[in-house]
Amino acid sequence: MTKTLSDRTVGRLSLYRRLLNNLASTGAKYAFSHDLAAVAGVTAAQVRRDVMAVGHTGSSTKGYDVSELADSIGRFIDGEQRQSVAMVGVGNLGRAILAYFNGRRPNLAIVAAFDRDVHCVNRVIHGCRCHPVEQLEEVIAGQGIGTAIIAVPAAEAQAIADRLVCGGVRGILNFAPVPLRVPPSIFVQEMDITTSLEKVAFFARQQHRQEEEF
Amino acid sequence: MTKTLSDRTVGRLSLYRRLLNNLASTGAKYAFSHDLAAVAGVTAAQVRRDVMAVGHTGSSTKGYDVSELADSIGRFIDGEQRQSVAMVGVGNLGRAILAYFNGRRPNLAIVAAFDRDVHCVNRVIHGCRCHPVEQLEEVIAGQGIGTAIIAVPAAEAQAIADRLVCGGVRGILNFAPVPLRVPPSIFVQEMDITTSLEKVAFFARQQHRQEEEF
DNA sequence: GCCTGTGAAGCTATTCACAGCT
DNA sequence: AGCTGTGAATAGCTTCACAGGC
Repeated sequence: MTKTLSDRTVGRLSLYRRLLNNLASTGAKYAFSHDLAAVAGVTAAQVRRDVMAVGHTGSSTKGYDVSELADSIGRFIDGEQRQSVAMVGVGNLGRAILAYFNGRRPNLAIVAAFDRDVHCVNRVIHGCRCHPVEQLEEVIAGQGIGTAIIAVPAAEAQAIADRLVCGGVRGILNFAPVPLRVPPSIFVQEMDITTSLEKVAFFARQQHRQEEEF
Repeated sequence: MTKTLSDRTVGRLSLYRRLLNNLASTGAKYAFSHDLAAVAGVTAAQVRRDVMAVGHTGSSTKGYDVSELADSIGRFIDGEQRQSVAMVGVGNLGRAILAYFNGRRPNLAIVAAFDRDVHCVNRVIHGCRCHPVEQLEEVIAGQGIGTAIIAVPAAEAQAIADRLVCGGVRGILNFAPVPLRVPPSIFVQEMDITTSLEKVAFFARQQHRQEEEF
């Protein structure tokens, strides 16, 4: 029964929800597909397709009810119960993410952090308890954590990923600049900042060249 | 003449280069497409296609010469001269990225940072001079910066993007959780951590459900 | 025999375009 | 008149499969 939804679609739905909440806070009650498309930077047809996927249906006169659609998407993406996330690596980047996420989403919380460094361990950092990395499997299994963020140096990332999978994690957000090798049932989202920056620099240069040609 | 390369391909090439450098440092002299594919987490055919795009050609007996291919990719992605990058927003995330990038790539350097906060301004942070955000256009134009990273709160991101484009930036890496509206000639790479995490949590849950069904 | 380079096929994602509704 | 929901068309990306080389 679980309709398998594409990676891209889920990403956009998450974005739509946030944008709908923004709209709601400006007092907007209804939005047309092209309104949402404009703020999301996609086409109206894309929005309608994506909304179709969550089974929500709008009205042809007023468009989508902003808060209803946000709720539909929320139920669809978040599910009913709260999900717990672990953060592995509490360096600059790990801390930045903890600071940002601290109590932002009601259904998704980073509840445990792990680090090797004795300066972090057993302290509470941005509202999140930091455990020694030795206890990784134990804490993850104990708290029923299914999602993890890897923010450790490249050399350690694969070993951490293996241990996370052992502990029962099924989704990983990887900031380390190496691709992870995990069983196919595990979902990995690579967030490779180096690659992204090189890509942006490449296209910036490309664009520059093109302008010079005319 | 400039063959237009897809976003995806450029990203993978950047990754291949890094992996080739890793291989080189382990002493490997040659690598087959399937070797590179294995570490990159893609298929061998994909690697060959991507390598084709840079115009490099390997040998059918030994595969690709590791350092030659890395160089070819480097020339292709980086171009000949050094590219300068600006960082806008020196909060937790901006600082983390500065710390990470500090002198890592020879042809790509974050040379200027900007912030509103008087605690940052006119200091050198992780090797990067921090200017008051008022001087954004001036410094960017003056230093010929074509690429920028946005790491400011959502509410300020669009205004910063507009100013960057005015100043002559043609590529933006955006960490703010709102899509940017820029002219079509400007390349934007969205790095939306919230969306990515929600996506991972979604598929982790999905997987969980599937396992329960049997 | 096993490799690369590549045309062709296959697949996925996006957009078009229009029926149906209000 | 202008919207949504959606089959059909298109565009873009990846894999197949094999010719040609060592």
